[in-house]
Amino acid sequence: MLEKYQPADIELAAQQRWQKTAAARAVEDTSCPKYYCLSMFPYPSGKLHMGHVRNYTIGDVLARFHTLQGYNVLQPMGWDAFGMPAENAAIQNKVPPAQWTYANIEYMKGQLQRLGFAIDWEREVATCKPDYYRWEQWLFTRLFEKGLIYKKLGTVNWDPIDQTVLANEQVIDGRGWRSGALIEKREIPMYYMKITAYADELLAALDDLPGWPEQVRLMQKNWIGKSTGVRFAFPYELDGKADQLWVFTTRADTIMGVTFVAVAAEHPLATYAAAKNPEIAAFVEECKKGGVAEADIATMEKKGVPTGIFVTHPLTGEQVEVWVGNYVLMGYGDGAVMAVPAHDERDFAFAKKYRLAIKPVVAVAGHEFSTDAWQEWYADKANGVCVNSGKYDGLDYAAAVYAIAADLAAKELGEKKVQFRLRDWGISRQRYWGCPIPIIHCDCCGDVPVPDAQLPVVLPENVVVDGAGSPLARMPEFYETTCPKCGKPAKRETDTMDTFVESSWYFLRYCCADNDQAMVDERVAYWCQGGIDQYIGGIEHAILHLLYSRFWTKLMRDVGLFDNFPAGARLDEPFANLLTQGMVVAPTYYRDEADGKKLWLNPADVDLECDARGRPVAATLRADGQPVVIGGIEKMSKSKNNGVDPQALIDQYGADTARLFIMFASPPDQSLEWSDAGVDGAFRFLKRLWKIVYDHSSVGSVAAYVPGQDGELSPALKAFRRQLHLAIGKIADDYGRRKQFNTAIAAVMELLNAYGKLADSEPLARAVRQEALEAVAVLLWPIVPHIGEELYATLKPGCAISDAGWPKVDEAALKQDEIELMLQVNGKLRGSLRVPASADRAAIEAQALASEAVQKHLAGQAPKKLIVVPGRLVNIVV
RNA sequence: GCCGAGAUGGCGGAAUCGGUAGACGCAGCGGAUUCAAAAUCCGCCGUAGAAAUACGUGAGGGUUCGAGUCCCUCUCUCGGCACCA
Repeated sequence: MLEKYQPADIELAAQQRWQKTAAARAVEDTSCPKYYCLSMFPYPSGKLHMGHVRNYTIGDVLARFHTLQGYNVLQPMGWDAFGMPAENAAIQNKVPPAQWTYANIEYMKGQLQRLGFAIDWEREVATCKPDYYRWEQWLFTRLFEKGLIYKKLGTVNWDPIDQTVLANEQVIDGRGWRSGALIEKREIPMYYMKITAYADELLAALDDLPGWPEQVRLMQKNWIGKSTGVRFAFPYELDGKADQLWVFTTRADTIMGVTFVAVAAEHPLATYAAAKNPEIAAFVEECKKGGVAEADIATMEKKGVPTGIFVTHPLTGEQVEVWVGNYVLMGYGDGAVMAVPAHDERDFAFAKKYRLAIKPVVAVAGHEFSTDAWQEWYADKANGVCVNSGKYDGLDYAAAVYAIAADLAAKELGEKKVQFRLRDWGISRQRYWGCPIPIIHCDCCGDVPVPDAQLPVVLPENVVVDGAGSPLARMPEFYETTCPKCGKPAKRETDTMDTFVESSWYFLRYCCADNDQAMVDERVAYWCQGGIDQYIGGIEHAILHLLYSRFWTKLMRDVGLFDNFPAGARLDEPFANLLTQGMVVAPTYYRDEADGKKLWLNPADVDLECDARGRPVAATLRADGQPVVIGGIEKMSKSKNNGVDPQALIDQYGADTARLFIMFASPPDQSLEWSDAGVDGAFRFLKRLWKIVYDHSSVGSVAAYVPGQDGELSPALKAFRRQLHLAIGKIADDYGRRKQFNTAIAAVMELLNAYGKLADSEPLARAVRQEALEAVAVLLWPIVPHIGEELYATLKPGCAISDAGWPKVDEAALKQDEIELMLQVNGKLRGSLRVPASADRAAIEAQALASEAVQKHLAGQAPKKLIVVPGRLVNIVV
C-alpha cells in the first residue's frame, strides 16, 4: 500500500482485475436467492451526464450490497438505441444514424466501465440490432393476428414546409423547429395497440405492487382514469335523416342543466356545419392550427362557434344548440360533451364568454347560486341535491344518476358506462431510425403480417437523412416486395415503431440475449421470478415507460410466452420493486438565432455573474464573451444541451470520488440541482480514509477484536464499538430498506471522526481499530468499490472483499447502562437528565421533578401533567 | 389547464412512527504546521442578544402537552401530459 491515495492507479488495476476474473458475470444458480438489479438503459446520446451517474451508481450500490448479503446478482446494461436524436445528428453532421449511434455506444460504454459498475456486459443489448428487434416484430405479428394491434386515423403535427410529421418536442410555440412554419393537425392512418383492453387489469394490479412508490401508483391510476358515468344520446334530425349525438358524462345528475352541447372540430356535425357556413368552416380551420400536445390544447383560450344545428334533450325534449369547441378532443370518448355551465367550471367560463344560459340544477344547503362568478361548491357532488329538475328534485348525486340512467335506458337513449381516460397506444412513426413495422400492404389481401421466416425486416443502415419525410418511403429497394399470401407485388409498410416499444421488454431479453430461436427462454423464468427485484430510473418515466412495460409483459404472457415456465414464474408484472430517482437538473442557456431558432449552450461553456445572494443575474459565453439568455432549470437533456459530462470529474478525482459525491449529495428520490461544490469534500474523505488505514496497518498487522476473548474494553473503546455496531445496522437499513445513501455515508464519516478521537494505541485498542476499519471497507465497498477493495486487501491480505459478507452486528455491544432524557417544561426544552437504562417511570418522574432545570422553570407552580416518552424525553405541563 | 412531487442556515442536506431542529459535508472565519504556499490537523460557524433568553423549517391559519412532520388555504419550483427518452 502506497502512502498516497492515487485513485487512477488503483481504479484501473481493480477494473482490469474484475474484467479478468469476470467478477460481474451472472450465471443462473438455484443454490442461492437471485437478485435482478435493473437500471433504466440509456439513450446513447453521446456522453453520460450526471443523471446517468446517479442512476447507475444507485443500481451498483444495491447490486454490490446484495452480493455482500449472499444473493446471486444480475446487473445488466444495454442501449435504447433507436430514436430521434440520431436522425437530428444525421441531418446536422451528415453521418448515418447507425454510425453515430454505434460510436456513442462505444464511448459511453467506456465511461460506464471507467465508473466501475459491476455490469455483466455479456448480456448487453442494443435495440437497433436486428437480433433484438426481430422478436419485437415477431410479437407484433402475433398481436396483429389477435386483433390487439389495429389501424385507425390518428392526429399528428404536420409541418407544411418540410412536408413532414413532427414530434411534440419539435413544435415550439406552434411552429416547426427547423422550418419555422405554422404547424397544423393532420389525420393519418396509424397502428394502435389496444392498451385500453388491459385498462382494468393495469389499474387493479397497481394494488399488488407494494414495492412501488405510492406517488407513481397514484399517477398511473389517474392516468388510466377509470370513471363511471352515463353515455347517452341527443336525438336530432338533419336533412330529414334521424340520428343521435352521443356524449359521456360523470355528472348525469346535472343533465337537466344542459344548455348546449360542444363537439370537436373533427366531429361529423362540425364538418356538416362547416360545409354550409363559411364562418364555421373558418373556425374549424383555425382549430386545425397548432400542435397536438395536450398541454398546449389545455392552456389554450377556450373558443367556440354555434352551428345552428339543434339536438333534442333526451329527457326534457327541449332543443339544445350544438357548438364547435376548440377544447373538445376527437380522440377522446365520442368527441362531444354536454355542457352544464352551472356545475362545470369550464362550461361556466364558456357560457359567460358567449352569453349562454346558465341553469342551476343542484343546490347545496347554506349556499346561494349566482351567475356572477364561479364558486367551488357549484361542482360539489357530495353535498348537493337536485333542484329545478322536475321529478328528480330532492335526489342526491347517487340517487339522481341512478334514476336518470334508468330513464335514459328505458328510452334506449343511454346507459351506465365505465370509461377510461387512457387511450390506445399509437405506435406508428413516420421516421427512419426505428424498428420497421412488419406489415405488407397488398391490394388484394389488405394488411398482411410478415411471416416468421421472413423476419426480421431489416432496417437499412447506410441511409442519408435530410429531415424531409422518411427516407424509407423513398427507397423502392426497401418497400417493394411481394404479398406473402397471394404472391403479387405489394408494398412494405415504411413507418417504424415508437421507441417505447423497444424499452417495454429489454429487461426480459437481458436474461436470454443470445437466444436466436425464441424471444424468451427459461432463464427469464429464473431471473424474473417474483418480478425484477429492483428497478431504478428517473421519475420522468413514472407513467409512459412504466405503464407500457407493464402492458407488454401482459401481452407476452397472453401470447403464451411464459406458458412453459414453472408455475409461479409466469409473469404478470415485470417490476417488483421500483425506485424512482429525482431528476438531476441544471440551468439552461440559449441564444435566439436570426431564423428564430434557439441555440442551446452548455453550462460548462458559460460564465455567470451573480448578485450578492449568489443568484445569477447575467451570463456570457466564454468563447466570445457575449451575453447569453438564462433559461429555466431543467432536467439534463440532449435537446437543451444542459447535460454535465462526468468525465472531467473522473479524470481529476477518480470514479470513487464521483460515485461517493453523487450519492452523498442528496437522497435518490429527490431532484438535485447540479453543482460540483462539495466534490473536494468527497475526495478529502477518501484521502483521509486511505491515510487512516495506512497509518494503522504500517505499524504492523493485528487481528480484529473478538468480544469475550480479547478482554474488557475501556469506556471510550466500548462507546466507540457501540457506535461501530450501530453504524453497521443503520447502514444495512439505509442500503436495504430505506435506499438512502447520503445518511449511510454520513454515518461512516461520523464513525471515522470518532475513530480519529480515540487516543489509545495499546494492542486491545488496535484490535478494535482493526475491527472498525475492516467493517468500514466493507460498508463503503458498494459505493466506492475500488478503494474499498484496496483497503480491505491491506487490512486482510489474501482475503477478497466480495467473499467477506456483510459484517454482523454485535448486539451485546449496543447495550447502554445509562441513557439521556430531554427535559421539557410546557413543551420547551429546559435541560436533560441521565438515568439508568433500567429506570422505571416513577423513578424518572421523581428525578425529573427534582432536577434543578425543572425547579427553576416551575417557579413553585404545581405540575398539571407529566408526559414520559420512554428513551426520549419528559415533558412537564403546568 | 390537469396529474404527481418538493420548499429546512450562505450552500447540499439530517431529523426513519408527532418527541433534543440544523447530524454529515461544502463554503467561510480563527489557529497550528511551513521560509512560503499547497496539503494536512485543531477550533468556531441559524438570527437577535453581553447574558439570561427570545425567535426560527416557503406564507397564513388550525389540531396537540409537544408540529419540519398531521389538517385547511395560498405562493413558488421541479417532473409528466400520450411523437424527447
